[in-house]
Amino acid sequence: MSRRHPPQISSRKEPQQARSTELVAAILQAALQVLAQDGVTRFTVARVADRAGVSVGSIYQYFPNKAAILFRLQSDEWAQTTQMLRNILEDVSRPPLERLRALVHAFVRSECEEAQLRMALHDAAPLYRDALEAKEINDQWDGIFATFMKEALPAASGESRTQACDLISTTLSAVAKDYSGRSCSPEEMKHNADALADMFCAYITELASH
Amino acid sequence: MSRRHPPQISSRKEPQQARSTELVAAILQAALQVLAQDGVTRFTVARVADRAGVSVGSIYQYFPNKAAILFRLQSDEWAQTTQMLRNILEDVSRPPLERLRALVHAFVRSECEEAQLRMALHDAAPLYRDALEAKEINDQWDGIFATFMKEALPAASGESRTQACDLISTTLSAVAKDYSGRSCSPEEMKHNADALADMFCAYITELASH
DNA sequence: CTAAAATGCGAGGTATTCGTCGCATTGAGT
DNA sequence: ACTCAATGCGACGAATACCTCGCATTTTAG
Repeated sequence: MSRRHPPQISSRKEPQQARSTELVAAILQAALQVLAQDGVTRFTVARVADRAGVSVGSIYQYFPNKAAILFRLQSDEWAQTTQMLRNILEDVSRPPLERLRALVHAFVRSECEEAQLRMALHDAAPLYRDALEAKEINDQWDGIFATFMKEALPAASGESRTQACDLISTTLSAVAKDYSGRSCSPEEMKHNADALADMFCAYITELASH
Repeated sequence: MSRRHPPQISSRKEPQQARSTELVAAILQAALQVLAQDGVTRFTVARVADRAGVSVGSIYQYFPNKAAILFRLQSDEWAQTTQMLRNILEDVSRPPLERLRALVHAFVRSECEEAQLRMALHDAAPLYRDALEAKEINDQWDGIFATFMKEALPAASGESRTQACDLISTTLSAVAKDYSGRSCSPEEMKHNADALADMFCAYITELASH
């Protein structure tokens, strides 16, 4: 049972001067481009260095290995998405189900724009999934969603609410991931998102009516 | 824009004698084991050959490249699952929604048993996804599901039924895939499957009541 | 039995890739 | 201006993987 190895994801050194900060930014941007254009299998540090106009050695000053670059990409990307979704969910001026629908649309749209990149990012998961740092990434998101569900389903028991919360958040991210693998016209995308939101609403309504 | 390359997935030569048939079977079985134990990143032809007790050259007599082995694995696996699900859906003696629930349970269970293997199989997708042969793999499944939905939602318009059909089949496979990535106790697994089925039923019921 | 076809073998060529190391360059502090 | 730390460089060592090729062995057919 020899499994995967590289639990070395944290950055090797923090940039201290201005020029190194820019260098890291350049690396990340180049990495994004390489990933989107060439896919994970073609994603190599040499290519990233080339694209960024820096040397291989410079990359390894701030990233312990290739997986760390990919993890950083995913991590940043995910922080960004989380923030966007939080803004939608916490806007208490709108009724819960409307917010949920808006959230589904936003999430699906964000996965389908730059679909190539999103897919490649998902493909990269096996390279860092086993690292410890990667496991705690979903927790804050679950937290946000849980508070929302408490508001949307005030009457439900804790047990069944937790269940629903988990189901919806899982479904949303899994299905959106799947959508990023297709070539969706914006029109289809909206239809799909609407159907998905319909399903969530039907489920929640049904739960609430007990 | 240099993208991925290997559109060479069909088998190089069909085994004709008995011994070669067994050899191919041994290769596939070994490949399954290597994939489950070592993951995609450790999946190499040399390891497969070793495990199967055959030589590398023999493998390349029947598979044009590594991706072809993985594709074959996925393909066989999928044919098997499809058959199982078809049997459930076509059992007209039970009411549609009950069949749907049974189907969800069966699918989720099958993804969670041998979770390691399932996850590795999903991880392998990037290696053959671009090949043409891989694109037509979902069609028959969509067909089966479409006839089922026609029975479950006889009143709905073709448009919205197609939509629902696509949504449910997508959601099911995407969520089940996600479940295979967790360490699920059989108990949790059942709860999750039940919640998922509840959601589908709520959605379909809601659609039917229009 | 014999010849031809099918099958099996595994060492090695070719190609990549990761990640390091010693040295050059740049910036900061005094 | 001078020194030292921070930063940047890119050739290179080491590892590994894919896949081929010529030859050995087994099976089939006549």
